[in-house]
Amino acid sequence: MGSLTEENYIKSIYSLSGETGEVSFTDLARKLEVKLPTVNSMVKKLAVKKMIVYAPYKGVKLTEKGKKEALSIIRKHRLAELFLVKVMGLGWEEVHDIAEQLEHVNSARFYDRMDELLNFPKADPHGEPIPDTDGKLPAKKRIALSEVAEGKTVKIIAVSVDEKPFLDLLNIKRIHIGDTITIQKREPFDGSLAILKSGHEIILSQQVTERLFVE
Amino acid sequence: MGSLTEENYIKSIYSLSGETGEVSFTDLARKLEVKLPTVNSMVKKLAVKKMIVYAPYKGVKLTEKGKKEALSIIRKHRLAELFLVKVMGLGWEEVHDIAEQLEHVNSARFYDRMDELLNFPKADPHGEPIPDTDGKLPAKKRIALSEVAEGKTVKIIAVSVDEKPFLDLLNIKRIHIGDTITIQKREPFDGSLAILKSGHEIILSQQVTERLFVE
DNA sequence: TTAAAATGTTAGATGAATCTAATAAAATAA
DNA sequence: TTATTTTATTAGATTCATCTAACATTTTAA
Repeated sequence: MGSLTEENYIKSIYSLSGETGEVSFTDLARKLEVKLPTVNSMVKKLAVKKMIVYAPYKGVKLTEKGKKEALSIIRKHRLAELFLVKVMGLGWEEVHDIAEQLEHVNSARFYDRMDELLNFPKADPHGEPIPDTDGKLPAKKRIALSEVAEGKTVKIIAVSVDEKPFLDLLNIKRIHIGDTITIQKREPFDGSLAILKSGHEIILSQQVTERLFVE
Repeated sequence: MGSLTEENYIKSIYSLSGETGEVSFTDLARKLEVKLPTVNSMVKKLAVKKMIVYAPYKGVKLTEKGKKEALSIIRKHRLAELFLVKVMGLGWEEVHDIAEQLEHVNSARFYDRMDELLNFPKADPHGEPIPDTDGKLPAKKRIALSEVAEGKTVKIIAVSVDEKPFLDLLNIKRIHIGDTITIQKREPFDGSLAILKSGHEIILSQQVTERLFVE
């Protein structure tokens, strides 16, 4: 395991990886809130440790070893979030920041015990899948709410960000994981949706519907 | 709050403080496993932050502010230990290292919730008192087992160190917080004690009896 | 009471993670 | 296709926590 900083780089690279797995230095710098040269030197260091592959002026990409490390951190983060909600009774909007700290705790016992107490859960409070000890991720097929056609009825299964402002908004709008909703109308001008949840109409902006996953 | 390193210095100074509150640089260096000049420069830094008072060639001493900080960290450590044992079902000998990490987690919510779930406990699994949010420590009068006269019957209420090798030994000897024992004989040569616990004789070396507190 | 030992201090170096300023390469637009 | 903009790199500085080596002070013991 690397330093706290290294762990954060690995995690950020993982979360920014799209189809190709390539991540740009600029995106990384923005995500980590550091300047470009900082990313540059750190990336070189991670390349020496075989966590990433990298060629000058090309993007950066996790190796298998790097991916495994990322998934181990994500596992700890998501277990911690679920534990904080289910066992400790905290709200889903307030657990992210605590989990950001707990994910760096080095103790297999601590996390295995959490896993046991939670009865080997498949997903965190935001619907995100929890990798197993070997870094395997339960597959999932999910669609953004923004992609669903008018008239359809769907179930909300996940959110794609777990930052407090977003979750606070969902709480206010009374949207939760597991809710079943019907798409009533899509406003062509701004892409906002009018949805129906147990008889009540709720208006959600496109920024919100892009971050809600349904099935 | 200071850096992780600063927190560790404060905590070590607190735990090394005896009657006078003065701590020598040499002791601090040994405890923190760093060299003397390192302690020297860190101590100067902590003095600027008014966490300690210090004059050249004299020992170092926590200010009221420093003591408060120390007690806040100790509160977190002890709550975490108790939580790991009571809620998460870990053994008292394995929780110290995890608590060393958890004590640096910055979240009042996390710790207040623990406190609540544990029903505002007074002591950790090793019998050490848990400071309250204001840094107040429940007073305690306790005697080392090594000081108790032959023939007396006493109750074990605390241990003075919570490192694994020591606790493993206690587990092997079947000594636990809350046990009632009778001092049968003190061996003059090495200070070891023969004690009686529910009919069984147990031999404890002086190194052990000095670290067991009774009432 | 002076010499030796223990303890504390200063100076200067190192590695980690960051920065700014200057420069180079690649991608995009005129 | 050349000029402009975006993206990445290099060089050199800074801060934190640490180190070693040399020196100073205080305590202890001969």
